[in-house]
Amino acid sequence: MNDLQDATVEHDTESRVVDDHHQALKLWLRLLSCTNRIEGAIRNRLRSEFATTLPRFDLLAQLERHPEGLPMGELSQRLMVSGGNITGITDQLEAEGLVLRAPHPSDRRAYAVRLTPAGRRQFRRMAAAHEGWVVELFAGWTAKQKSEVHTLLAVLKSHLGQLEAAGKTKEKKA
Amino acid sequence: MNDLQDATVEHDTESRVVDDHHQALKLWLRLLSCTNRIEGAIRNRLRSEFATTLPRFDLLAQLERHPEGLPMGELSQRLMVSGGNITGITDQLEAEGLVLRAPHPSDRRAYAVRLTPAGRRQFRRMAAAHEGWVVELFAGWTAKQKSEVHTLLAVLKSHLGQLEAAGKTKEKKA
DNA sequence: AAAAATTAGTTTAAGAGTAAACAGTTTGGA
DNA sequence: TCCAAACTGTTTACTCTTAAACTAATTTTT
Repeated sequence: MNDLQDATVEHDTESRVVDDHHQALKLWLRLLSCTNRIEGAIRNRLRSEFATTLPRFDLLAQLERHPEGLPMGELSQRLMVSGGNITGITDQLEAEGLVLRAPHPSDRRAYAVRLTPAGRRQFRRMAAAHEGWVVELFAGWTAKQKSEVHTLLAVLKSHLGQLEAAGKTKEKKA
Repeated sequence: MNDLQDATVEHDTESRVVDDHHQALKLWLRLLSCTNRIEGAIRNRLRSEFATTLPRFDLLAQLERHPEGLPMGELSQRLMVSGGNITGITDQLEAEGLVLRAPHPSDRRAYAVRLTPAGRRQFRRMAAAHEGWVVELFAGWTAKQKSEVHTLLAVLKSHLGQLEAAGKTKEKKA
């Protein structure tokens, strides 16, 4: 199906570097493909079973962990999307009655966005289903394999963090 | 930063199932986070160094492997995006002179979309840089670790394929 | 205390994606 | 043969996302 991944490996004896490059590239393509398929499956099920979207679900998930409410900017950082986007998602959830913009206790510019009781009930129903889907989607791996990949991803994440930090200092110098 | 991942594990002695659910969920969140960061880094570099986008790059990559040209529908399937989207991306690449819509040899409805010589040169420059970025981004893993994850992802991918196939037969029955 | 700079959230304009309707071409059966 | 069905690619209307301009409130400087 995806011939970028099915290409036969050329054993180019003179250059291990080339093989290493192909290794990283093939790994990346396979990782991307798996992640996209899983994400797509979750989006489809959220839409067909709960008539909602992944960003709306993610926003509710953040609020469920913070009953005191979160300001818009905090949600923007946590979901790693723009502020304008949070405004739109919050508008929708507020219209559905799942969320409300309470006044921030000490800053009149900001809100404390909170779950309504209906929002909390609805989120708990969705979260239970969501967890089941994820378990099902990863059922191809044993517990040990899951644990191994989880550990390896922590290593990768920290490496990516280092690269990002290095990139930022370079930007500042430039 | 992401408190969904930093939550302390509760050792609920009465239910291994719950732990297993949390394991899959945490794995998924970490996988998604890593993949998104890598994809973001690649998009940023394609934009800043080559003034292009990931879908345009992907389309060129498909064409480079098929010098005889590919019809629009084939590109749509390979990139897993809608036909209308392929029309737009192809329009842009054609306007940049990297691609052309040649007539299909046996079907007057279809095109054989091909790289122009300039398109091939430009793609090769970008592909070399792209491979370097991927190598750098995955440099946090040893060759052995990369190989292990690559293998595990093949297992996961085949599991996802099975689920998808099962879902489709269920749909047809319904 | 007043002015300047910063911050929180919203609005707006643009890009990129989808699904569904559409027009032209091909194909297969009456 | 010829007509209906299916298929290829495009257009359209809509959604989601971002960056940048904007408004209002807060903090810092002087």
